[in-house]
Amino acid sequence: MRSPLEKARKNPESMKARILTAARHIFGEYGFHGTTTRMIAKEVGIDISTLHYHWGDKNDLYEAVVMDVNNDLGKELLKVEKIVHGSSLEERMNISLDMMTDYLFDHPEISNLVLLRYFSKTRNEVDIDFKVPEFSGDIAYAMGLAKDAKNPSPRAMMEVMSIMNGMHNFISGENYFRLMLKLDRKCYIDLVKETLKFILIPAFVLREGKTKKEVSRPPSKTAKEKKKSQSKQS
Amino acid sequence: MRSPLEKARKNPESMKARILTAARHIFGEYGFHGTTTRMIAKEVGIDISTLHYHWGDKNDLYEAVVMDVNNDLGKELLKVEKIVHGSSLEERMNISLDMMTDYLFDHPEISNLVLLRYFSKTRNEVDIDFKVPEFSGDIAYAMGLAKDAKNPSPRAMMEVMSIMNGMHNFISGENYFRLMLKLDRKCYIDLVKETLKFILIPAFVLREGKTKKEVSRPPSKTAKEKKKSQSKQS
DNA sequence: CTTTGGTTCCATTTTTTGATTGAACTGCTA
DNA sequence: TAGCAGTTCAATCAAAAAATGGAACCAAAG
Repeated sequence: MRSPLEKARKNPESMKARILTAARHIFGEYGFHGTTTRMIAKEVGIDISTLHYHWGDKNDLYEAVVMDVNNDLGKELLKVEKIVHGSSLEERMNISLDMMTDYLFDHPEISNLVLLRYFSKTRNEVDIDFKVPEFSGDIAYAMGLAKDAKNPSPRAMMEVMSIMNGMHNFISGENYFRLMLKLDRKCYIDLVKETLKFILIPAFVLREGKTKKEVSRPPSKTAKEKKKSQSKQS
Repeated sequence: MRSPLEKARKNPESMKARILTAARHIFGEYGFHGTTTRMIAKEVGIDISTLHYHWGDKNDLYEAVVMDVNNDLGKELLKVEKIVHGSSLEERMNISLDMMTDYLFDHPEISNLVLLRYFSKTRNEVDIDFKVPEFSGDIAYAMGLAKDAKNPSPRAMMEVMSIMNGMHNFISGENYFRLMLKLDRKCYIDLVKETLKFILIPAFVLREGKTKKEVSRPPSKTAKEKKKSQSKQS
């Protein structure tokens, strides 16, 4: 509890926290350059100078927003991992995709801001990226794609990013895609979940099955035999 | 050959075309609000007023850029479809992913601009979207996911968008992801292709196999038999 | 009651940005 | 050669946007 960010989040009613929340939404919707400090101040119902008093200049506020959003995302990922830990890969993916999709649809600014950071540049060289923690390594570890969360292979990282981006895309692009498909929100959310599961799960489950099969007979077998062949491989 | 856009593209050396090209790159990198007309003019090496003389105001130029990029994307998709037409689904996906990935890596502004349009709003209500053709329906048809390119099911559309976005993500995010993974460009491109194929192909091929199996024997078969059962389904 | 620190707003400054104007230059044609 | 259409640029304007300074307000401490 030291940074101004944590301080602001401690009391969500505080002016500092209210500004941060409004900034999250507006930066998420319009991006850094598409957002003016006036828009944020107006959303909160305060004067611009109050905003500057609390958060310094626009860059500082943006930086705080990115960190804040990343914190929340990290917390949620940890929560999900606790729940699915121990289940089979297919089960883990099913539950994780459900939970994360629900969470992100409740907080679409998170997806918006994550993607904007990947895909769009800022004119100022605000290189805050090195301060923002990356979770892909941890997810790769949790999925069994990496022996060590700190040293995941590029391939494992890419696979994890495919999953995360798959979610972010449909959540961040809701306005665009949902209008195109003419669906109401609930239908859209369900369809996103189904599509993500349809696309993502087979690849991973199939590969897991293959590495297992390599050292055993093709047909189904007893649990004991499975365990043996599993320990044999790798 | 009537619109100012087509006119400009006819002669790529013309000032109008040079401005359009520069605008593609800069709008793609920084987004609409992150780009200033001065940045574009400077890139071309001309005065701002020359830019306005040729393209009107910033909105008009942006609109032209979006249309231009979309034209190019449509042309390339058509080219790829011509080549892979008739092959098996797995073969089609393999080749299409290879070709489209190569093409987009050569023209990353396309991916940039497509994604920015999905994920980021513009302050002005420049509703150009209704003018911009959507290819997802045609791809769905070409993949056999829809009986009619004009009336694809939402589910088919979502599946196609998963594929397209999967590509766009890694191309548009190259700077970010490649720096993170510390790979040179060639390695990164290869890894993108492998990852996309690994993630995307199994889901579709598996489903196709399932619907096929319903009307034929499970084990592998000769190419002749395969062809027969292929024509039987659908 | 007075002081003090923290907070907010109003008014203003400075910088950036989009857009226009008019002069100058070009090559072509009558 | 004079005239003209098409282009380009320097200079400038007007609006938007970031940021600041100082007055006013308020609640708690002395």
